Amino acid sequence: MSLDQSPITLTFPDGNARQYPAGVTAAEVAADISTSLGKKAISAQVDGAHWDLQWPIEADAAIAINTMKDEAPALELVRHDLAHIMARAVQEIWPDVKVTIGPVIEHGWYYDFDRAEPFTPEDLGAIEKKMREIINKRDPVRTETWERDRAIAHYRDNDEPYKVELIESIPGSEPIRMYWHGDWQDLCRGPHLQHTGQVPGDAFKLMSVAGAYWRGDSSRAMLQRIYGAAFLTRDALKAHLHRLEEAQKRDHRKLGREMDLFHMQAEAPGQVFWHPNGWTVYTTLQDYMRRKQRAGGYREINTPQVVDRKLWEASGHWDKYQDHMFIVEVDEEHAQEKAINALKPMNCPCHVQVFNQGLKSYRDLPLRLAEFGSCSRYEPSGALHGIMRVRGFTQDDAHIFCTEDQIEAECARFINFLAGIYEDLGFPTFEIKFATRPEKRVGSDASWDHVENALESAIRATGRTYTLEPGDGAFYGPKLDFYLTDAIGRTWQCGTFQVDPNLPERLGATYIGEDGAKHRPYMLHRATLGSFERFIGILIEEHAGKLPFWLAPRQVVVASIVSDADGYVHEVVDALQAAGVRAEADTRNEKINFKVREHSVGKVPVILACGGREVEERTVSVRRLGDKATRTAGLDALVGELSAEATPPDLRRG
RNA sequence: GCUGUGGUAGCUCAGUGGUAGAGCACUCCCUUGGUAAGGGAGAGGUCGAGAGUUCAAUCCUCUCUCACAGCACCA
Repeated sequence: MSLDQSPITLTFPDGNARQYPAGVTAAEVAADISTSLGKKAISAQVDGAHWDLQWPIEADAAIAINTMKDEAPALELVRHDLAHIMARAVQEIWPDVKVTIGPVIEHGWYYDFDRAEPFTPEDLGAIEKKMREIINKRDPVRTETWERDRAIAHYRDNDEPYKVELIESIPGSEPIRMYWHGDWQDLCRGPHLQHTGQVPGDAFKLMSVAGAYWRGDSSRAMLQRIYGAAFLTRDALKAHLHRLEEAQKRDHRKLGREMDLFHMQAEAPGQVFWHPNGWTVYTTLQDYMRRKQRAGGYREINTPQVVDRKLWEASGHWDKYQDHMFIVEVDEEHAQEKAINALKPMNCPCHVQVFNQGLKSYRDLPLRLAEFGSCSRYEPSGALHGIMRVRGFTQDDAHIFCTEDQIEAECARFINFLAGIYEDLGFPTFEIKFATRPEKRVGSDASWDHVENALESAIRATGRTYTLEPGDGAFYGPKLDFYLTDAIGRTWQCGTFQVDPNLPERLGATYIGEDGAKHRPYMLHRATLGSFERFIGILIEEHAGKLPFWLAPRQVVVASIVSDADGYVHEVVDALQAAGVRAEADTRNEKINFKVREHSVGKVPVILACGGREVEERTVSVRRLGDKATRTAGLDALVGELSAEATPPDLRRG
């Protein structure tokens, strides 16, 4: 308790103010308002900061008392206390386990432990049981601020080396705060609940255990991370688990197999075998992109796959990126030694070669060279993920050669280009991350200032917002990355826009300026979809396999109800195909129920059924995927309707 | 790459120290059926690869490989 006798004024959300002695705690304030609020209180907001009930308030402030009805702080506290309760449970069961850190994350929390034996699923059950016991004990939570040396000595004595290291890394200006849940103690910046009984005992679940490096550093110890999910109510937890199940059904790897789009196999890890259905999606998307790029002022080119190491040495990739390149050695006929080549991991050096052919004038700039460039990268095995992260992929890549003054306009032009395409493909929203200058970089500060400002005002010109990623830019220039989200909330980088004065320098790109002298162009690396593989994976998950009609591999199946209709079915298929619709006949010896089910499961957007009536009247029975109802339509009208729907968005009228 | 868990029929998965099973899919037959699984029969597997232990290995051990989850990586 503070010795300072001068009172402080606390102002409540309703505008009322009360005076308290300096050093009063939020718990005392809550209890002063009412006994019930004192019990229900979980934390406070003090001048906007999330405040533990036990922390003293030393100066005038705006204060609000939080209860479990205040969802954001309540979730934060429940998850955070669960992290501590779980760590306590683990140490009660296995006293030798070393504790490290346990932060709150989206949907829950995790805690990292150092233990020689792996945690098993049975262990998770035992931990969960112990956690419920701790919650039922309603143990009080207590906090104290300690001197740094005392805290370090405490953890040394208790053989908790990770805690010692944590304290040593806390800046000297910050207090060292110790928390107790009952008798169990942890280092923590808080805030926490009043007692363990405030945690809803039926709204959390231990989800999984996996390895994680201490402090995220792959050169350091591998710890065991236990993930938990937690909510305020049992129903909210159940809803979350249900969402996870639903998300699993959208997994592109599962749908890719079910829809017969592609497969992968051990002989070519990280590379895609596209099946007819999948390749239809791919080429339809590529045709669309080719038209959009042509309309967007790009010239399409194509460059070699296997390139001599000399070019990679010149570009700098041989030094920096060699571990990720597929190296190819060849016994050349007349050479003394083996020729060493590499499969291209990116297209930029080859594009500079195209630029470098012949003299370029400032009048040629900006020159936009695009390639559907097949790249090969030796990605770490643990990074591979379906068709989203692969070793062989095709970028919708382009490089814009321009002057420094043209960067801003090119950037704004690209963002609008990308936004239009994402919109067409069903992604009206996406996240832009703006990565600025890193500590290790080349180029003058003045130049970085100019280029970063150009990107910033380009984004502003498009009316979009961005997230700043300070220090995340490449060593040669800043970049924008464009992110989409997959079925289970993982975000994937798709588009990118990078400013690069470095590679033109290394590879000697020049143009003749108005002054008749040679100048160095800037090079803007940009991709819209990123890679066809990843983007198609995201498309599949976003649409849960129900791709927009124009992209669907099989747009229409025409199924006979009786075999007498088989001839008419083929006539309908022919008419649809002639009108540019991807239609197939299903005249198998099966009942219509069976056919409808199979093609519904196969995500075919339109099923047309034909029986005696339809043959008679030259109609079809139309069933849309997801609809229970059917309708009857005249053949000619329906062909026109589906033909319009099959038209890619950029070719539609109006 | 690291930690952990896995790999049995096309798919989803049981199973055992004495060389294997189900459902669906597939093939054939019956059935001509009106909008999410009609009936019957049949065929199908070097149990991821290699080595070891054992009289005997799909099963136990080791190595490799691929997959999955997370971490690290994504110039």
